[in-house]
Amino acid sequence: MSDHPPFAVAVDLAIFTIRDGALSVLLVERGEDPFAGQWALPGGFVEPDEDAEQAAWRELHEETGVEKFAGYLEQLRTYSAPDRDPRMRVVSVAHVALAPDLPEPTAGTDASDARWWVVDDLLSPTGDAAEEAPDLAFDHRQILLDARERVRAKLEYTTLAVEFVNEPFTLPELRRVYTAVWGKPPDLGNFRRKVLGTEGFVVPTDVHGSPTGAGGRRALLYRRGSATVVSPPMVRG
Amino acid sequence: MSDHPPFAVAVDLAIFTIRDGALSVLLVERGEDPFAGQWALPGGFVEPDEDAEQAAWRELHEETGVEKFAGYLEQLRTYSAPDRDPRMRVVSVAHVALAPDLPEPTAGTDASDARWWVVDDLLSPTGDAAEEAPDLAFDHRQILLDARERVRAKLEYTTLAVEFVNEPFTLPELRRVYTAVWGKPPDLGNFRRKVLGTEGFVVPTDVHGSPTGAGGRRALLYRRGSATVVSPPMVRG
DNA sequence: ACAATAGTGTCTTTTAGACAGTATTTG
DNA sequence: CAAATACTGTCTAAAAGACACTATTGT
Repeated sequence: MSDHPPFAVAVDLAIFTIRDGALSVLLVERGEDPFAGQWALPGGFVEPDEDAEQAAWRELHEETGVEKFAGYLEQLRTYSAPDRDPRMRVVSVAHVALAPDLPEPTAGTDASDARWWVVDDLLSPTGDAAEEAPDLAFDHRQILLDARERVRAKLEYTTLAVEFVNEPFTLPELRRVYTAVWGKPPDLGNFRRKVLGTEGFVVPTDVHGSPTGAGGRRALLYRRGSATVVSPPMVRG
Repeated sequence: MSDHPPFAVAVDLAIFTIRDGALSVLLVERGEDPFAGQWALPGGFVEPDEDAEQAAWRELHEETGVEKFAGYLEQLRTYSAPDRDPRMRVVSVAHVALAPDLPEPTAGTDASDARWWVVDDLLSPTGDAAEEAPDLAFDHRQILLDARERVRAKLEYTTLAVEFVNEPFTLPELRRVYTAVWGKPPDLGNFRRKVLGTEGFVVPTDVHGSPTGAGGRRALLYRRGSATVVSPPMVRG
């Protein structure tokens, strides 16, 4: 039977946010081999005294430079192809994080640069974007594909979209989250009916926001509710 | 920054089947420390030349004693608490497998015994069952809880139930799968409407089965279709 | 004939889809 | 007032929930 050969265990993070109406992900430019100079998902090795989730939170704070990261983190899945890292045997426990619009990140210690990328530009670039779009290091393109699908699916049957907006927020803001993640806007009236009809999805305040552009009614502000599931689910157009 | 301390990487399997109308899971009695004599999910270490999924398939064949295991396997999630194995640092990539009723297993090399258990007897024992129900080794109770929830959820929005029955099968048989997994039978008429109304869920043959008990109409036999998703989902009572 | 199992039909209620309309604010 | 944005209402179609009814087989 088995001995138990040594592996390194890493975490990788797909940190999503909505920037300028587009689903965006944080990438770091690698400063060291392997894949030096290439763009990759942020990540790092799990330390002896922590589990994968703690390691992911630690990396999240380091990479985003935010002390109290006020977002959402969940495990995605584990990637373990024997040749996924040319140095040695590394299995990576990938995670998905969602956050409201964050500042431009500061480069971490082992990254020469870090910035937000529009996810669609990375995964299905068209036109000008195709020029700029880098190949991702390791199997990170696959991880990013899986992570995007996880987020798309979870917006259907959970209230997770609220993790993308700062409190308080308006319903048009929340609707723009769905628009960015799904690629097309859900019907206005039906969207409001579903969100407001799902107990605990959002909690109304009695305060109205400021107009977003030139002219327009001021939207009512809401806070996140305690509900986590949407049943029956919203469906993608 | 990080060095990369050595870990062992294991896979654990929650192998489910329906036996006598109850959702059941395969456990092995451990022959060695740690937890010698206690019951655990089958599993083993990942070898240097394979990924976690290959290791899971290998264990599946070894533990069930079935050459061509004709079932379904998917990754569940990874468990990585630093103290989950008292010997050393082991992270486990847990998997869920579904199979039609299998024969009583033969004990593997490192297991002193192996048998099927009714899942509810393990997770929420009542009456006589409470006497027999063993504590599970490691964090396997939590893994089993998560695995059961995954299966319950996936029956709602996928056609996965067909993985629990041998071809050809009848609709009453398929309905008993839902009954076992969800704890109560879906409404007969509505269940048939949903299954038959979902294109590619099942494919009718023109053959009828044999009566199940004493008397009763003979049910039409079906085969698995090519559909994988059910939209909108079925909902648990 | 009767019990047991398989299968059909139908009425009501809920929800989504589509889309037209009204309200409030700024320039 | 016109343009822009926020919000409401309504008609239709699809689906689920509940449940009664018919069909076929063995004893």
